[in-house]
Amino acid sequence: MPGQKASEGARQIQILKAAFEVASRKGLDALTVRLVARRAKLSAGLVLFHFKTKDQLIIALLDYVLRTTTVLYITDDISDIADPLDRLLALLRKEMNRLASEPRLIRLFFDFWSKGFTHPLIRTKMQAELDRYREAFRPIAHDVLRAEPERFAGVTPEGLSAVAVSFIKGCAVQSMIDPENFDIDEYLAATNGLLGQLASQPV
Amino acid sequence: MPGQKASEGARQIQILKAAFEVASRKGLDALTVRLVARRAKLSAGLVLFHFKTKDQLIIALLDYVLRTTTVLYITDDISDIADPLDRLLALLRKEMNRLASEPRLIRLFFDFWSKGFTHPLIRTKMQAELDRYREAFRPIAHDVLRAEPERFAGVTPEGLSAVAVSFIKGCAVQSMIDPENFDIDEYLAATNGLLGQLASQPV
DNA sequence: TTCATCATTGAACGATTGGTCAATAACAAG
DNA sequence: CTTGTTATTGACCAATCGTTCAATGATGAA
Repeated sequence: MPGQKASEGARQIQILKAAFEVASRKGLDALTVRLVARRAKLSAGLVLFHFKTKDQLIIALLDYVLRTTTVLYITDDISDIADPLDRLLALLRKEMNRLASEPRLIRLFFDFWSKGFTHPLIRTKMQAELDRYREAFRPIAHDVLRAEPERFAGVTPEGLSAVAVSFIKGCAVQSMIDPENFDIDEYLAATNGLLGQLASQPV
Repeated sequence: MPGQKASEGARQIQILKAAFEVASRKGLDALTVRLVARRAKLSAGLVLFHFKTKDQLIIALLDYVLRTTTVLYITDDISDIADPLDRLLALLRKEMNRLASEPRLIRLFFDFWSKGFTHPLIRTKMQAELDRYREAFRPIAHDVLRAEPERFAGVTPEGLSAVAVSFIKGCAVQSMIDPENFDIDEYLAATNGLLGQLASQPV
């Protein structure tokens, strides 16, 4: 005895949101067609009616997360900072704050990352996402290198961007397992030292 | 019709090695009692005879990996480097090389890391392991700060160690998903720039 | 040799999984 | 209203999961 029908596309989004809730709370391996259906208050058959297979549901969830999540949004208060090095530091702080405040999202990202090891399509998508993220750092990295060419001799904008992303990913790993004791200021103080920049630049 | 018996403890190690092969290749979620047993050329019942439950087997595998893997081994050629900053860079390079050359191990670590999100015991053990790793960086970080106190004003050895570990973890994430295109020299060149150290110090 | 111990096996069980499908009701078009 | 399309459901299936257990034989002690 079928229930009410939903308008086009609305049901898919409803299912994807339920899938996100399940996956981000219990982990990707614990994601079950029946669990997603129960969370969305639908039958399991309907989930597989809209997404042919569980694998396609997971791929759709990945696309949904990547589409929904802000990749790198450089606000005015950051782009207004005159000194390039200060700007990069402010951006790092902002990103670290953002990631540390969304541990469940981070967890889901790393779940997909790990799954990409054996799932080629997931790996490709995650890799592309990482490339986009790194690319967003490029302009600021470029400014930093142009401002102080002698210090960063031999360093390319790509290389500096990669290091910045790598640092943020490391912080994300830390914040994922231990969000309470994750001290952003401690990290940034040391980063300031590495960058030879003593003044703290609050956001 | 039982097969041959094994000496005390030997069978456990045999099973743990098989579990490592399975988990590092297919992922922790794909680890199955039957898969481990087949890899070890034993019956599934025997695996559960030695490790009461699958959960205990996973915990034992985590202990085995943490016990087997080198945490941080500072060789003489590194401790002989006079300049503390050069020493830290050389250590970073060595660690990045090591991690990049063992992508399967890294993948298993991140699997456990992700599982720790919902598994308290795993989380505790992983956290302790990370603390040990960071602690191993402390002496060198301390030397760096003492050598150039004015540059790293306000930076504690703990903070600098945390940043170093964070950077390595970020590199590990990168090398895990894309081991072929992972360019260690590019990372180190940029790190050199960040540290204001232009001379490359090969290991 | 005899015997008790116990590591080992293979078959089984109940639960859960992803996936299929016939039946049915909600809805749009006519 | 009638009709055709299709979204929706619940029952079902085969496979696989972790786990249990009776049967059995290898092993060491006496």
